[in-house]
Amino acid sequence: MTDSFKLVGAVSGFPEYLPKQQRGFAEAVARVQAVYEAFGFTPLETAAVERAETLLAKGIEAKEVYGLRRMAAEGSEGDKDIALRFDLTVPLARYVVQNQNELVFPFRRYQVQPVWRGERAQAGRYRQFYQFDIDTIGDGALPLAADAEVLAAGAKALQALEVGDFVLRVNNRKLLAGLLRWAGFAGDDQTMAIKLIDDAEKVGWEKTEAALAALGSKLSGPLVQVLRAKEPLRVLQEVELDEEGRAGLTELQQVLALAKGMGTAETNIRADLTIARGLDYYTGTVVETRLAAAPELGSIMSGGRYDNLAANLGKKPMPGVGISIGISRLCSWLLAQEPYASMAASPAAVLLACQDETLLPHYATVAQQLRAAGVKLEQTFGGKLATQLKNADKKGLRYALIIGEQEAANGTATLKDFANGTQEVLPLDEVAKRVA
RNA sequence: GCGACCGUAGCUCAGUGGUAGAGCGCUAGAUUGUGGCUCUGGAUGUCGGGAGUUCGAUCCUCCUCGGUCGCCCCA
Repeated sequence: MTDSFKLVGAVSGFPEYLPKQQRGFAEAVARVQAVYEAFGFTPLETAAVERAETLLAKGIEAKEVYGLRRMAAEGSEGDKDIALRFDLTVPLARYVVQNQNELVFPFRRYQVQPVWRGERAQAGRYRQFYQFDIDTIGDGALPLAADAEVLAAGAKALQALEVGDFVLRVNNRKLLAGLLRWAGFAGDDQTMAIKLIDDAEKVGWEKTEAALAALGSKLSGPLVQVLRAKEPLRVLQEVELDEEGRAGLTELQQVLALAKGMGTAETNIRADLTIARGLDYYTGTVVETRLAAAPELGSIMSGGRYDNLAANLGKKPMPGVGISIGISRLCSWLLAQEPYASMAASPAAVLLACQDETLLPHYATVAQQLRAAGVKLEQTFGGKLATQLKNADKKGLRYALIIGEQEAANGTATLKDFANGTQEVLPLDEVAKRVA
Protein backbone atom coordinates (compact mmCIF):
# COMPACT_ATOMS: atom_id res chain seq x y z
CA MET A 1 0.00 0.00 0.00
CA THR A 2 1.36 3.32 -1.03
CA ASP A 3 1.08 6.46 1.05
CA SER A 4 1.36 8.72 -1.96
CA PHE A 5 -2.34 9.53 -1.83
CA LYS A 6 -4.82 9.94 0.95
CA LEU A 7 -7.62 7.44 0.94
CA VAL A 8 -10.95 8.83 2.02
CA GLY A 9 -14.41 7.36 1.93
CA ALA A 10 -16.75 7.47 -1.04
CA VAL A 11 -18.94 10.56 -1.22
CA SER A 12 -22.38 10.01 0.26
CA GLY A 13 -25.18 9.78 -2.26
CA PHE A 14 -22.90 8.48 -5.01
CA PRO A 15 -23.53 4.77 -4.73
CA GLU A 16 -21.15 2.04 -5.83
CA TYR A 17 -22.00 -1.61 -6.20
CA LEU A 18 -20.16 -4.75 -5.19
CA PRO A 19 -19.47 -7.10 -8.11
CA LYS A 20 -22.55 -9.21 -7.51
CA GLN A 21 -24.79 -6.16 -7.35
CA GLN A 22 -23.18 -4.66 -10.41
CA ARG A 23 -23.99 -7.81 -12.34
CA GLY A 24 -27.57 -7.65 -11.05
CA PHE A 25 -27.83 -4.06 -12.21
CA ALA A 26 -26.42 -4.99 -15.61
CA GLU A 27 -28.95 -7.81 -15.85
CA ALA A 28 -31.81 -5.44 -15.06
CA VAL A 29 -30.60 -2.97 -17.66
CA ALA A 30 -30.27 -5.73 -20.27
CA ARG A 31 -33.83 -6.93 -19.68
CA VAL A 32 -35.34 -3.48 -20.08
CA GLN A 33 -33.17 -2.78 -23.09
CA ALA A 34 -34.36 -5.95 -24.83
CA VAL A 35 -38.00 -4.91 -24.39
CA TYR A 36 -37.45 -1.39 -25.65
CA GLU A 37 -35.51 -2.55 -28.68
CA ALA A 38 -38.40 -4.89 -29.51
CA PHE A 39 -40.52 -1.72 -29.87
CA GLY A 40 -37.92 -0.12 -32.14
CA PHE A 41 -36.50 2.38 -29.68
CA THR A 42 -32.92 3.16 -30.59
CA PRO A 43 -30.08 3.63 -28.10
CA LEU A 44 -28.81 7.11 -27.31
CA GLU A 45 -26.30 8.70 -25.00
CA THR A 46 -25.95 12.40 -24.46
CA ALA A 47 -23.26 14.42 -22.71
CA ALA A 48 -23.15 14.46 -18.93
CA VAL A 49 -23.26 18.23 -19.05
CA GLU A 50 -25.49 20.83 -20.63
CA ARG A 51 -25.38 24.58 -20.69
CA ALA A 52 -26.86 25.83 -17.45
CA GLU A 53 -29.24 27.95 -19.49
CA THR A 54 -30.70 24.85 -21.14
CA LEU A 55 -31.19 23.02 -17.87
CA LEU A 56 -32.74 25.89 -15.98
CA ALA A 57 -35.09 26.97 -18.78
CA LYS A 58 -37.99 24.99 -17.39
CA GLY A 59 -38.20 26.46 -13.93
CA ILE A 60 -36.18 23.75 -12.25
CA GLU A 61 -34.78 24.85 -8.93
CA ALA A 62 -31.21 25.98 -9.44
CA LYS A 63 -30.11 24.67 -6.05
CA GLU A 64 -30.66 21.12 -7.25
CA VAL A 65 -28.31 21.47 -10.19
CA TYR A 66 -24.58 20.88 -9.96
CA GLY A 67 -22.50 23.43 -11.82
CA LEU A 68 -19.15 22.51 -13.28
CA ARG A 69 -15.87 24.36 -13.21
CA ARG A 70 -12.18 23.64 -13.29
CA MET A 71 -10.57 23.65 -9.86
CA ALA A 72 -8.22 26.45 -10.79
CA ALA A 73 -10.56 28.42 -13.02
CA GLU A 74 -10.07 32.14 -12.53
CA GLY A 75 -12.31 35.08 -13.26
CA SER A 76 -14.11 34.80 -16.56
CA GLU A 77 -12.16 31.72 -17.61
CA GLY A 78 -14.69 29.42 -19.31
CA ASP A 79 -16.88 26.54 -18.16
CA LYS A 80 -18.88 28.38 -15.58
CA ASP A 81 -22.12 28.02 -17.53
CA ILE A 82 -21.84 24.24 -17.67
CA ALA A 83 -23.86 22.02 -15.38
CA LEU A 84 -24.54 18.31 -14.86
CA ARG A 85 -27.88 17.09 -16.18
CA PHE A 86 -30.57 16.31 -13.60
CA ASP A 87 -32.73 14.25 -15.95
CA LEU A 88 -32.59 12.79 -19.45
CA THR A 89 -35.61 14.54 -20.90
CA VAL A 90 -34.26 18.05 -21.14
CA PRO A 91 -31.00 16.88 -22.81
CA LEU A 92 -33.11 14.85 -25.23
CA ALA A 93 -35.12 17.90 -26.18
CA ARG A 94 -31.91 19.80 -26.89
CA TYR A 95 -30.46 16.89 -28.85
CA VAL A 96 -33.55 16.49 -30.99
CA VAL A 97 -33.80 20.17 -31.86
CA GLN A 98 -30.12 20.28 -32.70
CA ASN A 99 -30.22 17.18 -34.92
CA GLN A 100 -33.68 17.48 -36.38
CA ASN A 101 -32.45 17.42 -39.96
CA GLU A 102 -30.66 14.10 -39.41
CA LEU A 103 -33.32 12.31 -37.38
CA VAL A 104 -36.36 10.50 -38.71
CA PHE A 105 -39.62 11.32 -36.95
CA PRO A 106 -41.29 10.16 -34.87
CA PHE A 107 -37.97 9.64 -33.14
CA ARG A 108 -37.94 6.83 -30.59
CA ARG A 109 -34.95 6.50 -28.33
CA TYR A 110 -34.01 4.73 -25.13
CA GLN A 111 -31.31 6.06 -22.85
CA VAL A 112 -29.83 4.69 -19.64
CA GLN A 113 -27.37 7.07 -18.00
CA PRO A 114 -26.67 8.67 -14.66
CA VAL A 115 -28.15 12.00 -13.65
CA TRP A 116 -27.21 14.25 -10.75
CA ARG A 117 -29.27 16.15 -8.21
CA GLY A 118 -27.99 18.32 -5.40
CA GLU A 119 -30.08 16.93 -2.55
CA ARG A 120 -29.29 15.28 0.75
CA ALA A 121 -28.87 11.55 0.25
CA GLN A 122 -31.36 9.23 1.91
CA ALA A 123 -32.40 5.61 1.66
CA GLY A 124 -33.03 4.95 -2.03
CA ARG A 125 -32.39 8.58 -2.82
CA TYR A 126 -29.08 9.47 -4.32
CA ARG A 127 -27.19 12.45 -5.67
CA GLN A 128 -26.11 10.38 -8.64
CA PHE A 129 -28.49 7.79 -10.01
CA TYR A 130 -29.41 6.06 -13.24
CA GLN A 131 -32.59 6.66 -15.12
CA PHE A 132 -33.77 4.42 -17.91
CA ASP A 133 -35.88 6.51 -20.27
CA ILE A 134 -37.85 5.97 -23.42
CA ASP A 135 -39.32 8.86 -25.33
CA THR A 136 -41.01 9.38 -28.65
CA ILE A 137 -40.64 12.82 -30.21
CA GLY A 138 -42.87 13.95 -33.05
CA ASP A 139 -42.20 16.50 -35.74
CA GLY A 140 -45.12 18.90 -35.60
CA ALA A 141 -47.65 16.41 -34.29
CA LEU A 142 -47.61 13.19 -32.32
CA PRO A 143 -50.61 10.84 -32.20
CA LEU A 144 -52.08 9.72 -28.91
CA ALA A 145 -51.04 6.17 -29.77
CA ALA A 146 -47.47 7.21 -28.95
CA ASP A 147 -48.58 7.84 -25.35
CA ALA A 148 -50.12 4.41 -25.19
CA GLU A 149 -47.04 2.84 -26.73
CA VAL A 150 -44.60 4.13 -24.11
CA LEU A 151 -46.97 2.98 -21.37
CA ALA A 152 -47.28 -0.47 -22.91
CA ALA A 153 -43.52 -0.74 -23.42
CA GLY A 154 -42.89 0.39 -19.85
CA ALA A 155 -45.33 -2.18 -18.49
CA LYS A 156 -43.61 -4.90 -20.51
CA ALA A 157 -40.24 -3.76 -19.19
CA LEU A 158 -41.44 -4.10 -15.60
CA GLN A 159 -42.73 -7.58 -16.39
CA ALA A 160 -39.36 -8.49 -17.87
CA LEU A 161 -37.73 -7.28 -14.65
CA GLU A 162 -39.94 -9.64 -12.63
CA VAL A 163 -40.97 -6.97 -10.14
CA GLY A 164 -44.23 -8.69 -9.22
CA ASP A 165 -47.57 -6.86 -9.29
CA PHE A 166 -47.55 -3.22 -10.30
CA VAL A 167 -49.98 -0.57 -11.44
CA LEU A 168 -49.45 2.23 -13.92
CA ARG A 169 -51.64 5.02 -12.57
CA VAL A 170 -52.53 7.25 -15.46
CA ASN A 171 -54.02 10.72 -15.47
CA ASN A 172 -54.27 13.61 -17.88
CA ARG A 173 -53.20 17.15 -17.14
CA LYS A 174 -55.94 18.69 -19.30
CA LEU A 175 -58.55 16.68 -17.46
CA LEU A 176 -57.08 17.60 -14.11
CA ALA A 177 -56.99 21.28 -15.08
CA GLY A 178 -60.64 21.16 -16.14
CA LEU A 179 -61.58 19.40 -12.94
CA LEU A 180 -59.77 21.99 -10.86
CA ARG A 181 -61.48 24.82 -12.72
CA TRP A 182 -64.79 23.11 -12.00
CA ALA A 183 -63.81 23.15 -8.33
CA GLY A 184 -62.98 26.84 -8.51
CA PHE A 185 -59.23 26.95 -8.99
CA ALA A 186 -57.57 29.08 -11.63
CA GLY A 187 -54.08 30.36 -12.36
CA ASP A 188 -51.58 30.06 -9.52
CA ASP A 189 -54.20 28.50 -7.25
CA GLN A 190 -54.37 25.64 -9.71
CA THR A 191 -50.64 25.02 -9.41
CA MET A 192 -50.97 25.09 -5.63
CA ALA A 193 -53.92 22.70 -5.75
CA ILE A 194 -51.91 20.28 -7.90
CA LYS A 195 -49.14 20.31 -5.31
CA LEU A 196 -51.64 19.60 -2.54
CA ILE A 197 -53.12 16.68 -4.47
CA ASP A 198 -49.62 15.39 -5.18
CA ASP A 199 -48.93 15.36 -1.42
CA ALA A 200 -52.25 13.84 -0.42
CA GLU A 201 -51.06 10.27 -0.10
CA LYS A 202 -48.39 11.33 2.35
CA VAL A 203 -50.33 13.78 4.51
CA GLY A 204 -53.76 12.12 4.27
CA TRP A 205 -56.84 13.11 2.32
CA GLU A 206 -58.62 14.80 5.21
CA LYS A 207 -55.88 17.35 5.56
CA THR A 208 -55.71 17.73 1.80
CA GLU A 209 -59.42 18.43 1.59
CA ALA A 210 -59.13 21.04 4.31
CA ALA A 211 -56.16 22.63 2.58
CA LEU A 212 -58.06 22.74 -0.72
CA ALA A 213 -60.98 24.42 1.03
CA ALA A 214 -58.61 26.89 2.64
CA LEU A 215 -57.19 27.65 -0.78
CA GLY A 216 -60.64 28.85 -1.76
CA SER A 217 -62.59 25.97 -3.23
CA LYS A 218 -66.28 25.72 -2.35
CA LEU A 219 -66.27 22.28 -3.90
CA SER A 220 -63.27 20.74 -2.13
CA GLY A 221 -65.45 17.95 -0.75
CA PRO A 222 -66.97 16.86 -4.07
CA LEU A 223 -63.58 17.33 -5.77
CA VAL A 224 -61.86 14.95 -3.38
CA GLN A 225 -64.70 12.49 -3.86
CA VAL A 226 -64.25 12.53 -7.61
CA LEU A 227 -60.46 12.29 -7.37
CA ARG A 228 -60.61 9.30 -5.06
CA ALA A 229 -63.48 7.49 -6.76
CA LYS A 230 -62.98 3.79 -7.39
CA GLU A 231 -64.14 4.23 -10.96
CA PRO A 232 -63.22 7.83 -11.68
CA LEU A 233 -64.04 7.69 -15.37
CA ARG A 234 -67.66 6.73 -14.57
CA VAL A 235 -68.00 9.38 -11.86
CA LEU A 236 -66.63 12.00 -14.20
CA GLN A 237 -69.69 11.59 -16.44
CA GLU A 238 -71.62 13.44 -13.69
CA VAL A 239 -69.21 16.37 -13.63
CA GLU A 240 -69.75 19.36 -15.90
CA LEU A 241 -66.29 19.80 -17.35
CA ASP A 242 -65.24 22.62 -19.64
CA GLU A 243 -64.00 21.95 -23.15
CA GLU A 244 -60.35 21.31 -22.21
CA GLY A 245 -61.41 19.05 -19.38
CA ARG A 246 -63.58 16.98 -21.69
CA ALA A 247 -60.77 16.74 -24.23
CA GLY A 248 -58.48 15.48 -21.47
CA LEU A 249 -61.05 12.91 -20.42
CA THR A 250 -61.33 11.62 -23.98
CA GLU A 251 -57.54 11.42 -24.26
CA LEU A 252 -57.27 9.49 -21.03
CA GLN A 253 -59.92 7.00 -22.11
CA GLN A 254 -58.26 6.49 -25.47
CA VAL A 255 -54.77 6.10 -24.04
CA LEU A 256 -55.95 3.45 -21.59
CA ALA A 257 -57.83 1.56 -24.29
CA LEU A 258 -54.89 1.70 -26.70
CA ALA A 259 -52.36 0.60 -24.08
CA LYS A 260 -54.51 -2.40 -23.24
CA GLY A 261 -54.80 -3.16 -26.95
CA MET A 262 -51.00 -3.11 -27.09
CA GLY A 263 -50.83 -5.88 -24.52
CA THR A 264 -50.90 -4.15 -21.16
CA ALA A 265 -52.81 -6.31 -18.69
CA GLU A 266 -56.03 -4.94 -17.19
CA THR A 267 -54.49 -5.28 -13.72
CA ASN A 268 -51.36 -3.34 -14.62
CA ILE A 269 -52.94 -0.05 -15.66
CA ARG A 270 -55.77 2.18 -14.51
CA ALA A 271 -56.99 5.75 -14.42
CA ASP A 272 -56.06 7.59 -11.24
CA LEU A 273 -57.05 11.24 -10.98
CA THR A 274 -54.81 11.82 -7.97
CA ILE A 275 -51.69 11.53 -10.09
CA ALA A 276 -50.50 15.06 -10.74
CA ARG A 277 -46.69 15.03 -11.23
CA GLY A 278 -44.56 17.83 -9.88
CA LEU A 279 -42.80 18.85 -13.07
CA ASP A 280 -44.63 21.58 -14.88
CA TYR A 281 -43.73 20.68 -18.47
CA TYR A 282 -46.37 17.97 -18.78
CA THR A 283 -49.35 18.88 -20.94
CA GLY A 284 -51.45 15.72 -21.29
CA THR A 285 -50.94 12.14 -20.20
CA VAL A 286 -49.13 11.72 -16.87
CA VAL A 287 -48.26 8.43 -15.20
CA GLU A 288 -46.73 7.07 -12.03
CA THR A 289 -46.10 3.45 -11.15
CA ARG A 290 -46.03 1.71 -7.84
CA LEU A 291 -44.94 -1.80 -6.98
CA ALA A 292 -47.25 -3.89 -4.83
CA ALA A 293 -44.25 -5.55 -3.18
CA ALA A 294 -42.39 -2.31 -2.48
CA PRO A 295 -44.76 0.66 -2.21
CA GLU A 296 -42.20 2.46 -0.03
CA LEU A 297 -40.10 3.06 -3.13
CA GLY A 298 -42.71 5.49 -4.38
CA SER A 299 -43.07 5.80 -8.12
CA ILE A 300 -40.36 3.84 -9.87
CA MET A 301 -41.59 4.57 -13.39
CA SER A 302 -43.13 7.85 -14.29
CA GLY A 303 -43.49 10.32 -17.11
CA GLY A 304 -45.97 11.80 -19.48
CA ARG A 305 -46.70 13.92 -22.52
CA TYR A 306 -44.94 17.24 -23.06
CA ASP A 307 -46.08 19.18 -26.09
CA ASN A 308 -43.94 22.27 -25.63
CA LEU A 309 -40.61 21.22 -24.17
CA ALA A 310 -38.67 21.26 -27.41
CA ALA A 311 -40.61 24.23 -28.75
CA ASN A 312 -38.73 26.47 -26.33
CA LEU A 313 -35.46 25.53 -27.93
CA GLY A 314 -36.46 25.58 -31.59
CA LYS A 315 -39.11 27.00 -33.84
CA LYS A 316 -41.11 23.93 -34.80
CA PRO A 317 -43.36 22.35 -32.19
CA MET A 318 -41.87 18.99 -31.26
CA PRO A 319 -44.26 17.22 -28.94
CA GLY A 320 -42.93 14.29 -26.99
CA VAL A 321 -44.06 11.58 -24.64
CA GLY A 322 -41.89 9.39 -22.46
CA ILE A 323 -41.47 7.45 -19.29
CA SER A 324 -38.49 7.04 -17.04
CA ILE A 325 -37.63 4.08 -14.85
CA GLY A 326 -35.73 5.15 -11.75
CA ILE A 327 -33.56 2.13 -12.09
CA SER A 328 -31.10 2.98 -9.31
CA ARG A 329 -33.88 3.37 -6.79
CA LEU A 330 -35.66 0.32 -8.15
CA CYS A 331 -32.45 -1.69 -7.84
CA SER A 332 -32.04 -0.65 -4.20
CA TRP A 333 -34.92 -3.11 -3.68
CA LEU A 334 -34.78 -5.32 -6.77
CA LEU A 335 -31.23 -6.62 -6.25
CA ALA A 336 -32.34 -8.28 -3.02
CA GLN A 337 -35.06 -10.17 -4.94
CA GLU A 338 -34.75 -13.22 -7.13
CA PRO A 339 -33.29 -13.88 -9.58
CA TYR A 340 -30.91 -10.99 -8.93
CA ALA A 341 -30.12 -11.88 -5.32
CA SER A 342 -28.61 -15.26 -6.15
CA MET A 343 -26.57 -13.94 -9.01
CA ALA A 344 -22.90 -14.95 -9.07
CA ALA A 345 -20.24 -12.31 -8.52
CA SER A 346 -18.26 -13.65 -11.46
CA PRO A 347 -19.55 -14.13 -14.98
CA ALA A 348 -17.31 -17.17 -15.35
CA ALA A 349 -18.71 -20.70 -15.07
CA VAL A 350 -15.45 -22.53 -14.59
CA LEU A 351 -12.35 -21.99 -12.48
CA LEU A 352 -9.16 -23.39 -13.95
CA ALA A 353 -7.22 -23.90 -10.76
CA CYS A 354 -3.46 -23.78 -10.47
CA GLN A 355 -2.37 -26.98 -8.85
CA ASP A 356 1.24 -26.71 -9.92
CA GLU A 357 2.86 -23.50 -11.11
CA THR A 358 5.20 -25.31 -13.45
CA LEU A 359 2.12 -26.37 -15.43
CA LEU A 360 1.04 -22.78 -16.17
CA PRO A 361 1.98 -23.14 -19.88
CA HIS A 362 -0.29 -26.17 -20.09
CA TYR A 363 -3.07 -24.31 -18.28
CA ALA A 364 -2.78 -21.47 -20.78
CA THR A 365 -3.39 -23.88 -23.65
CA VAL A 366 -6.33 -25.52 -21.89
CA ALA A 367 -7.87 -22.12 -21.08
CA GLN A 368 -7.69 -21.04 -24.72
CA GLN A 369 -9.24 -24.27 -25.98
CA LEU A 370 -12.14 -24.06 -23.55
CA ARG A 371 -12.81 -20.39 -24.24
CA ALA A 372 -12.75 -21.12 -27.96
CA ALA A 373 -15.41 -23.75 -27.25
CA GLY A 374 -17.56 -21.11 -25.60
CA VAL A 375 -16.75 -21.74 -21.95
CA LYS A 376 -16.51 -18.70 -19.66
CA LEU A 377 -13.40 -19.58 -17.74
CA GLU A 378 -11.42 -17.84 -15.04
CA GLN A 379 -7.87 -18.82 -14.13
CA THR A 380 -5.92 -18.66 -10.91
CA PHE A 381 -2.16 -18.56 -11.11
CA GLY A 382 -1.05 -19.83 -7.72
CA GLY A 383 -1.74 -20.04 -4.02
CA LYS A 384 -3.21 -22.82 -1.96
CA LEU A 385 -5.64 -25.00 -3.86
CA ALA A 386 -8.11 -24.91 -0.97
CA THR A 387 -8.15 -21.11 -1.07
CA GLN A 388 -8.54 -21.10 -4.85
CA LEU A 389 -11.57 -23.35 -4.57
CA LYS A 390 -13.05 -21.43 -1.67
CA ASN A 391 -12.80 -18.15 -3.53
CA ALA A 392 -14.26 -19.63 -6.72
CA ASP A 393 -17.21 -20.98 -4.76
CA LYS A 394 -17.68 -17.63 -3.06
CA LYS A 395 -17.72 -15.85 -6.40
CA GLY A 396 -20.42 -18.21 -7.59
CA LEU A 397 -18.51 -20.25 -10.17
CA ARG A 398 -20.21 -23.57 -10.78
CA TYR A 399 -17.18 -25.71 -11.67
CA ALA A 400 -13.50 -26.07 -10.93
CA LEU A 401 -10.99 -27.79 -13.19
CA ILE A 402 -8.02 -29.29 -11.41
CA ILE A 403 -5.07 -30.43 -13.46
CA GLY A 404 -2.02 -31.95 -11.75
CA GLU A 405 1.02 -33.64 -13.14
CA GLN A 406 -0.82 -36.81 -13.94
CA GLU A 407 -3.83 -35.23 -15.62
CA ALA A 408 -1.51 -33.00 -17.66
CA ALA A 409 0.48 -36.02 -18.80
CA ASN A 410 -2.52 -37.96 -20.08
CA GLY A 411 -4.62 -35.06 -21.37
CA THR A 412 -7.35 -35.18 -18.77
CA ALA A 413 -8.73 -32.91 -16.05
CA THR A 414 -10.59 -33.36 -12.79
CA LEU A 415 -13.89 -31.52 -13.04
CA LYS A 416 -15.44 -30.58 -9.74
CA ASP A 417 -19.07 -29.46 -9.54
CA PHE A 418 -19.63 -27.11 -6.60
CA ALA A 419 -23.39 -27.49 -6.86
CA ASN A 420 -23.39 -31.09 -5.67
CA GLY A 421 -19.82 -31.70 -4.58
CA THR A 422 -19.16 -34.41 -7.14
CA GLN A 423 -16.06 -34.66 -9.30
CA GLU A 424 -14.79 -36.85 -12.09
CA VAL A 425 -11.77 -37.20 -14.33
CA LEU A 426 -12.51 -36.37 -17.96
CA PRO A 427 -10.58 -36.16 -21.23
CA LEU A 428 -9.97 -32.45 -21.90
CA ASP A 429 -12.13 -32.36 -25.02
CA GLU A 430 -15.18 -33.53 -23.08
CA VAL A 431 -14.99 -30.76 -20.52
CA ALA A 432 -16.65 -28.11 -22.70
CA LYS A 433 -19.62 -30.38 -23.42
CA ARG A 434 -19.99 -31.22 -19.75
CA VAL A 435 -20.12 -27.64 -18.49
CA ALA A 436 -22.23 -26.22 -21.32
C1' G B 1 -30.74 24.60 3.10
C1' C B 2 -33.21 23.22 8.11
C1' G B 3 -34.00 19.52 12.25
C1' A B 4 -32.98 14.85 15.10
C1' C B 5 -29.78 10.89 16.04
C1' C B 6 -25.08 8.35 15.46
C1' G B 7 -19.24 7.91 14.69
C1' U B 8 -15.40 1.87 18.92
C1' A B 9 -11.52 -4.11 14.62
C1' G B 10 -12.42 -5.03 7.36
C1' C B 11 -18.25 -5.29 8.48
C1' U B 12 -22.46 -5.17 12.25
C1' C B 13 -22.37 -3.58 17.02
C1' A B 14 -21.63 -4.13 22.87
C1' G B 15 -18.95 -1.46 26.73
C1' U B 16 -16.64 1.38 31.17
C1' G B 17 -13.87 8.23 34.38
C1' G B 18 -8.42 3.91 35.57
C1' U B 19 -5.48 3.22 28.07
C1' A B 20 -11.13 -2.26 25.04
C1' G B 21 -14.79 -6.78 23.75
C1' A B 22 -18.49 -10.12 20.80
C1' G B 23 -20.37 -12.03 16.23
C1' C B 24 -19.30 -12.23 11.17
C1' G B 25 -15.13 -11.88 7.96
C1' C B 26 -9.72 -12.88 7.46
C1' U B 27 -5.86 -16.47 8.61
C1' A B 28 -3.46 -21.31 10.36
C1' G B 29 -4.59 -26.23 11.56
C1' A B 30 -7.79 -30.83 12.31
C1' U B 31 -7.91 -32.58 6.61
C1' U B 32 -0.22 -33.18 2.35
C1' G B 33 -3.59 -31.68 -4.73
C1' U B 34 -10.33 -30.38 -2.87
C1' G B 35 -14.73 -25.43 -1.48
C1' G B 36 -19.41 -25.14 1.18
C1' C B 37 -20.64 -27.83 7.25
C1' U B 38 -18.09 -28.64 12.17
C1' C B 39 -14.12 -28.05 15.82
C1' U B 40 -9.42 -25.74 17.69
C1' G B 41 -5.84 -21.76 17.58
C1' G B 42 -4.10 -16.70 15.62
C1' A B 43 -3.77 -11.57 13.82
C1' U B 44 -6.15 -6.80 13.66
C1' G B 45 -7.82 -0.83 16.70
C1' U B 46 -4.42 6.89 16.08
C1' C B 47 -12.30 4.11 20.44
C1' G B 48 -13.65 10.06 13.57
C1' G B 49 -10.31 14.75 14.32
C1' G B 50 -9.06 19.05 17.53
C1' A B 51 -9.46 21.67 22.09
C1' G B 52 -11.16 21.78 27.25
C1' U B 53 -12.45 19.66 32.39
C1' U B 54 -9.67 15.88 35.31
C1' C B 55 -4.22 12.97 38.78
C1' G B 56 -6.17 10.23 34.54
C1' A B 57 -10.99 10.81 28.92
C1' U B 58 -13.04 5.87 24.32
C1' C B 59 -16.65 7.70 28.24
C1' C B 60 -18.04 14.42 30.53
C1' U B 61 -18.10 19.64 27.74
C1' C B 62 -17.27 22.59 23.30
C1' C B 63 -15.82 22.91 18.23
C1' U B 64 -15.12 20.38 13.68
C1' C B 65 -15.55 16.62 10.03
C1' G B 66 -18.27 12.44 8.43
C1' G B 67 -22.62 9.24 8.36
C1' U B 68 -27.92 7.91 8.99
C1' C B 69 -32.93 9.45 9.18
C1' G B 70 -36.81 13.27 8.67
C1' C B 71 -38.42 18.09 6.16
C1' C B 72 -38.09 20.34 1.17
C1' C B 73 -38.06 17.96 -3.56
C1' C B 74 -38.25 13.87 -6.29
C1' A B 75 -36.41 8.45 -9.09
